[in-house]
Amino acid sequence: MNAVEIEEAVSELVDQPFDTAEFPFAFLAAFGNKETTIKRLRTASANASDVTGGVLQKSNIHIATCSEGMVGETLIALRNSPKTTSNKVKFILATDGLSFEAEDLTSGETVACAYAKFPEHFGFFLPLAGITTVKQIRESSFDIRATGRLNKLYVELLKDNPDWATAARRPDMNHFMARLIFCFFAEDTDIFNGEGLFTATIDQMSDRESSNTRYVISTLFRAMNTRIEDRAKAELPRWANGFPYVNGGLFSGSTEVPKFSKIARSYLLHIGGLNWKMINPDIFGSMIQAVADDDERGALGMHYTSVPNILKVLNPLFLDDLRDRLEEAGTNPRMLLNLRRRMSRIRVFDPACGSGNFLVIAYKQMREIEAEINKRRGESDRRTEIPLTNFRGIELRDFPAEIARLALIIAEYQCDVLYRGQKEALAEFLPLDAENWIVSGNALRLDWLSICPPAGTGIKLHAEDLFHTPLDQPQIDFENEGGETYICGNPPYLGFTWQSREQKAEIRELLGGRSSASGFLDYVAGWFVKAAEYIDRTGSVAAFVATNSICQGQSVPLLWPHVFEAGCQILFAYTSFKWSNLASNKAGVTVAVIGIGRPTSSPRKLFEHDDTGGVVVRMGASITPYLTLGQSIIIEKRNAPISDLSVMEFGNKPTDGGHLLLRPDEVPLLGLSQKEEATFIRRIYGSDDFINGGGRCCVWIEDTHLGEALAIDTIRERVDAVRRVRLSSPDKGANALAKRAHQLKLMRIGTRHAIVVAGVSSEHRSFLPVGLVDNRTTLTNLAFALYDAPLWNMALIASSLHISWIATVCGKLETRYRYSNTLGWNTFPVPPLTEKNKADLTRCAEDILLAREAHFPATIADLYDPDAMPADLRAAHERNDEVLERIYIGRRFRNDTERLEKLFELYTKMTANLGKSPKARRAATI
DNA sequence: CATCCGACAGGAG
DNA sequence: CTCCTGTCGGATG
Repeated sequence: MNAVEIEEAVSELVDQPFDTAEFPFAFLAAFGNKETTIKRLRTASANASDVTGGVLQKSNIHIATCSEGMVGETLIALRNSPKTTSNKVKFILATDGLSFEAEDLTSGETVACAYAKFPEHFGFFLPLAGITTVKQIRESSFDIRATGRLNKLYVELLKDNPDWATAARRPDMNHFMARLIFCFFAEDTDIFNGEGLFTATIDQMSDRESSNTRYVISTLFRAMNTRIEDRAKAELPRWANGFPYVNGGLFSGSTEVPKFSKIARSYLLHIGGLNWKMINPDIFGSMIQAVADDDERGALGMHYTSVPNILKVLNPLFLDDLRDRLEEAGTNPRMLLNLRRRMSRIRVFDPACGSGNFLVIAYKQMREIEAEINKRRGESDRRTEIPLTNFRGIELRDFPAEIARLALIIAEYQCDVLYRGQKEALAEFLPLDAENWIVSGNALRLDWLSICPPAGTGIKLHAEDLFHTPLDQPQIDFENEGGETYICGNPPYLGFTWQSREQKAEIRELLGGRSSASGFLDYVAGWFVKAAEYIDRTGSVAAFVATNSICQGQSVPLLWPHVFEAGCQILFAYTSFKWSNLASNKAGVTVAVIGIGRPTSSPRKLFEHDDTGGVVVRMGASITPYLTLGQSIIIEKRNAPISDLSVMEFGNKPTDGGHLLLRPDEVPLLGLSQKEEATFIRRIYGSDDFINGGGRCCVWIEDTHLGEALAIDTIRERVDAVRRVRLSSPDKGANALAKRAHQLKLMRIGTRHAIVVAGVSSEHRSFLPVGLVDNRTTLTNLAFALYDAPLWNMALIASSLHISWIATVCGKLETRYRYSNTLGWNTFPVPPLTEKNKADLTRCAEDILLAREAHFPATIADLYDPDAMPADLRAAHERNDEVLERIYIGRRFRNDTERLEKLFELYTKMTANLGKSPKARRAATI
């Protein structure tokens, strides 16, 4: 159950008549407990409660219902119950059907309210359903309730008005929903004259069968679109005339209203009954945007972005600086005034704004600083000088764009109430004076300079996209020309495999043919390229959260030279961290925050998360595109080693639908003779097999044995299955392989042995998984091989030097090591090795293998468990590092920083004459 | 033809 | 569910 479903269940529960005996079970059911769990709890033996009327669920909650007026005493009894302690209960709850009290025993937080109101606090109990991920969400019960109900209304309205679901009418539908939300907010915050006026008017004026709901609502909208002085000739009915003139774009355009069924009408009234004063524009926005998205509707709020994460972008981008200036100003009125003037001209531009949460948070944070300035200057009730229209955004989807503007309007009102008071907020709120300054369109196709024109440069273009489709939105001038512009946001990430044809074309267009392999770039890279161009013209600063892969492996040479050529540097960054997300069973994505701009005199800041969840800042003169401190050297892939090393090859890609691969226990089922088994079965290793000692087998048929092999039924069936899989693949390469369905794509195998490196492996190990396999073992595409190579190669791969290099320059799977021959092995700089060196290293590699042997049958995973690595194996690696590092610098390196410094220095030297591409050479000098 | 990546994916605890 | 850690095959140049 997700949070929205739980909210619905809880609201349903409270609408039922209160049943003393049943309530505890109904409550548990509402929080997603299975019928069987509850059935068990009903039996006296499973219910551990020692309180009258109590139900206790182990490690979760102790609930008791009681007679009227006894709630306080009952809660105390629950708290003091020995069973509460012994069963590690997290929550206690007491209710008599009139009042409701509960306590979170971990945090000590309490809830006490009327029974009917407890659904408003359902977020308090979300940990019961295993939802603990995001604290903000837990505290946003209102936003979840509102989202769930708006979602139901939206779906119902589309059902009644199928034509509104078409692409052409969707914007009308979305605009209509935005108006509704505004009205709900307005009627609960005195913006309308009278509590609940909007909902009450619809309730009274439209009949229960809903035949005229549409008329009533559109009449109200018409009123809100009519100036007071024009009211007389508008001939509005008396009940509509009491509504203020709102407009501001919100009630202009089509004020058409969809048809309302009886159900839709009741949903509408139900939503109006919520307390919209509680809305959090930032959180609500990110949840509500899923409502209009047919694909996302099932997973409401999944892409929720938390405030702390948003601040990782905004603080280092400019808010920290504003706060420093505030600190510096102290109570000096002149300095405070200058800061306020500066802030009034700051523009924040989010070219992927979604429902505007970056803009809303930036606005609220700036208002907080401004309020402090005004307080220190003794001007507490002063009107804000931060214009809402300085918060600009571009958003592809129509509905979020609509919501973004609304969220900003609501944020402005809430800030006014908070810092200046209800009366002042109301006095200046209506009519809304701004046009729509959130542009709905494709940010990669639009010209950012015209949407967010730089101050004082005289650049003013018309907003039309690169494909010359005019934008039917008015141009809005910024207030206060001449300020700073900060670009921020969380643009969409999409790996090259998943991009549409159009998205690929956009990236290619943006790079204008400057990059030969742009087809490998993540979609998010487009925002960095656009931002760099914008910065080149305007000198602003930009920071985005992005998938960390744009700072890894092959993406680095594809993207970053363009950014650097535009005169940008990385000014600050957060290295990889997990982006929290509300979908509990879905893997999160790993991101980095990267800020770019023209070089400044202040040091670069590199933020890293430590193991305890804290943040460490390191400063330096420069940040590399791999998000390390140091000179920016970019490593490009190569197809041959720059050092004197053996050739490393990619493993065999099966592309067989699993039909040529076998688990060891499947081999006997083939019914082969011993001789046949020796001819047709080989061992095959991927990363997992190699690291965890699984060891699969594969069918191995040399062309000369084909006839003999196909005569065996079990083998022929498998070959036929492979052919079908390959023919049905959308990949042309796979189709071609159908001709030799009896074989893996490649049939490489060592004549004596092969040195194996795992393709993907955990970043917690101190050394890369590398080892030796015999000539009956082949490899999948998840492993690399040096066939019949001298053993000293293995000593290099097993070294600390190599793992630092791989960790820095190769791609990653999230944060895992991902080995690559082209990016990591072929680029690895090694000084010339003498025969003596090679002999020493061979000895080291043998010692490592022997040390492992001594622990047979431990797997690589066992042996290299960071907490349990055997001492003799560790010693063998120490000796290996000692020998290798002496070859590099005559002594051991002190740490990885020193290792990388040396490796980059050597790489630069070794590649200087190797004919680099001009692009890479330029990048290397930055 | 070789290989990089995944707003991931699947198993273990 | 949360933590841990690497499959598999398409897309690309």
